[in-house]
Amino acid sequence: MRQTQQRDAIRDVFLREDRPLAPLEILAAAQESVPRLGLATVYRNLKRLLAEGWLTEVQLPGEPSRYERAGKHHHHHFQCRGCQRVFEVDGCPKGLDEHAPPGFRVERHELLFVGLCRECA
Amino acid sequence: MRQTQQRDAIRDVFLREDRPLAPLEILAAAQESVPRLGLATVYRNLKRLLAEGWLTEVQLPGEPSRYERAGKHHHHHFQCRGCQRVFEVDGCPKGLDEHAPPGFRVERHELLFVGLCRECA
DNA sequence: TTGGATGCAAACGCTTTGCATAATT
DNA sequence: AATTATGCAAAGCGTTTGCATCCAA
Repeated sequence: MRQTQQRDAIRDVFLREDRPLAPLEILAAAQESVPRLGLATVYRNLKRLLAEGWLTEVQLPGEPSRYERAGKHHHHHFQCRGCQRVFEVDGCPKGLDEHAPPGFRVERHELLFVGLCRECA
Repeated sequence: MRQTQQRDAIRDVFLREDRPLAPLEILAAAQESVPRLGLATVYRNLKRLLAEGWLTEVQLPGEPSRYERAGKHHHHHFQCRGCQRVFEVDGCPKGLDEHAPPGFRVERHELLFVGLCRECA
C-alpha cells in the first residue's frame, strides 16, 4: 500500500463529484477506496491541495467550509435548503461591484443563492 | 437585581453599537453593566431576540455569526480586509435572482463585497 | 536511515445543553 | 407555588495538533 494512495483517493473524489464538497463528504467518498483513511488526513491534504492551488475553499455563511477544484471561471453558488447540496452557478450579473459605497475598493465579491434545487422544488 | 437586567444589558449593546456584533463582543460590552453575565445567557438571549425578530443574524463566510438590529431595509455587506470591519451596503442589483439555474427556486440571496474600505484604501 | 505522511486521540474555539439555583408571576 | 431565566460546567461539532508509527527515498 503506497502512502500516496490517500492523497490520490482524495483527489479522485473531486474528479468524480463536480461540486463543492464538505470534509465529511470527502472522507466518506474516499474511504470507499481507502477504508482506514482518517479525518485528520483529509484535512491535512485539503490544506496542502489548497496551498498548491489545486483546490479552492468555498465558504458559505453559517456552514463549514467546502472545497472544489480550482481553475474554473468565475462563478457563484446555489445552496439547496432541502438536500443541503451546493451547486455552481455560472456567470455573474454585470456591474455588481459598482454597488459598493464610493471610495471603497472591491477586490472580490461573493454571491450565494439559497432556495430549492430542481429536484427538491 | 432584576432578572431582566441581563436581557436589557444585551439589548443596550445593540442600541449603542450600530454594526454587526459577535457574541464575545456582546458579552464583553454587556459585562460592563452586568459583570456576572455568562456567555450562555448571551447566546440564549440572542436566540430569543432573533425569534422575536428584534435581531438579524449576519453570517459572513468563514467567520462566526454576528448579529445586528433588525428592521432595516434589504441590504448587503462589505467586509474590509484591512480593518476587518463590516459595513452595510444599501440596495441590490436588479434581476439578481434570474442568474440561478432554470428550475431552481431562489428564496433569498446574499451578496458580500470584500476589499478595502475608504479609510484603508 | 532519514524525512515526510498517516492514524489515532487529545486539544481547541465556538455554540448548545443539563442542571441546580435564583428571580419572576 | 409554578414558571422562567441564570450561571456554571459539561457536552457537541468542526477543525487542528501531538505523537508514535509507517512508508518512501
